[in-house]
Amino acid sequence: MTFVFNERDGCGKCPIRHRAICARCDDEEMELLEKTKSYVTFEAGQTIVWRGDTLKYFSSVVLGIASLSRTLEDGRTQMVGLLLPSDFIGRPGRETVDFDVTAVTDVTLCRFERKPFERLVEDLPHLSHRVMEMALDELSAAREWMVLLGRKTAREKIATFIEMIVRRDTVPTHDAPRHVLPLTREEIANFLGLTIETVSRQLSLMKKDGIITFSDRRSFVINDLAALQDATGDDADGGVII
Amino acid sequence: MTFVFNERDGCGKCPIRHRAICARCDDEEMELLEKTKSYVTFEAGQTIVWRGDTLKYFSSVVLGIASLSRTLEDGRTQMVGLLLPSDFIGRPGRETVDFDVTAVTDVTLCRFERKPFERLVEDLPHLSHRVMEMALDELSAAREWMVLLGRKTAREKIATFIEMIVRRDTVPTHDAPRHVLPLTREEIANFLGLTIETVSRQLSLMKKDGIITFSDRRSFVINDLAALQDATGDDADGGVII
DNA sequence: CGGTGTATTGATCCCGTTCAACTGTTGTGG
DNA sequence: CCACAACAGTTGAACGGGATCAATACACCG
Repeated sequence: MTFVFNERDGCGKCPIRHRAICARCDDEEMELLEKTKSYVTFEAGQTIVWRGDTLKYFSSVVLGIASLSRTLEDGRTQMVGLLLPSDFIGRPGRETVDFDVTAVTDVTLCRFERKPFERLVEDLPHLSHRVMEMALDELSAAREWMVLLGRKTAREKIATFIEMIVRRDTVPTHDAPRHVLPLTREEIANFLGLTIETVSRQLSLMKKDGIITFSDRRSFVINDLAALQDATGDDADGGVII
Repeated sequence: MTFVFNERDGCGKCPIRHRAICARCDDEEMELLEKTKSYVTFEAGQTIVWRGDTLKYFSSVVLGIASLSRTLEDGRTQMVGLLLPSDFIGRPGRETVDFDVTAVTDVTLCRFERKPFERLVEDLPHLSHRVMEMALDELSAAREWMVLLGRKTAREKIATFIEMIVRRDTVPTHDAPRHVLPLTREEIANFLGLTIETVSRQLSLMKKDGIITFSDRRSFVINDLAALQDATGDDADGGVII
């Protein structure tokens, strides 16, 4: 059922082939990419790059989830983005990394050396257009999240987060639509600009209100999607985040 | 002293010629842009485009300041970006606008019809690379702002805001470094995720602490830049926002 | 002058934080 | 198999920063 990924397979069998930076590339262009790519994996919790490091590689997330975050001197941490399969790490034309990149789950990256990749971006319009398109989408997503961070209540933040998880849970499992929280309470708190206690309390409230049901602490079922969407604070058409 | 802008002048005399999307373009490319550009102005307070509208034009801000914002159903508003001269409006490859764009001051835009511009982006790599570069910078700026919105205190928010105004006030006026707040208290509040009362109080506190001095309600002088930077909550090297 | 809109200041309230105790789960070693 | 340590998560009680409500000050303009 789950997608089996094998590093030996060519790009043709890659699970993110049609969503990642290479989505628009033709066979000829794929050959160039395939020649220079390599895979690397990180265990959950490992830091992939630190803010301030000079960027050695551009990468796409193939499997797993990574996060972008910034920590203030006194330890307060804000997550500024979740990197899901097909998402891209690196800014062509910029030397350094400006946020910490961390593996949230075990992560597999498809990686390119900086210099050769920047040359490819120059040469392959299909590639650079896709990179730009993805950057613009991320920009919109970041701005949507700014609204959440600046103006939403704790309940609205939690509802928006759950709704986001549900919406992009691309794998519609067998019968009951069961979903998994990919983050710990602490990570959720850092994503939403809250404390773990508030996250825990609000999740308990949504449970008590009958909107969601938890089987264990990580996986849940939606009982009342309308009520959930109502609780996000967005208008009907909704903010489309990522 | 101030830059005199005349719509009749060619792009050669344009005040944003070397910072805007056209920064990298050569003479030949400029000719193509010049042929299709037109200028348009908006008065302070006017809405330039509404969220959801289909985008008819791509534009660069030439003079003045515009804002990007989102308003929730119940009226809560979050500003998600300030558009200063040379900043770009529009997402090549996307049909609709996803945030309200409003003129904060009187604004002059250099404007291109959507279809012809998208064709130019396809054809001129210098143009598309600059657009991508600017999008990536804005993405970083948006993420920096997410840290502010999610984790900073009211005082830190105000200090960061003032510091940003000071840092990018490119016009180092005559003798005393006098700066102008381009936004009303309400706009500052919507930018920082605060209420106008809190903004007012924190500005008064910074005044009482001797960090800044107001001549009138819009213009001020920095007395203690170190203390200001200290109050931002960022580490020494600082977050570079826009 | 008053009128209108913006900004400041004060008093009170409340949501989310903080501090703290407890629960539940998992893994390790005797 | 149990003891217990280590850690993630939940729940409670009290606090406090920023919001809310309200009154006042200030600037601009007729």
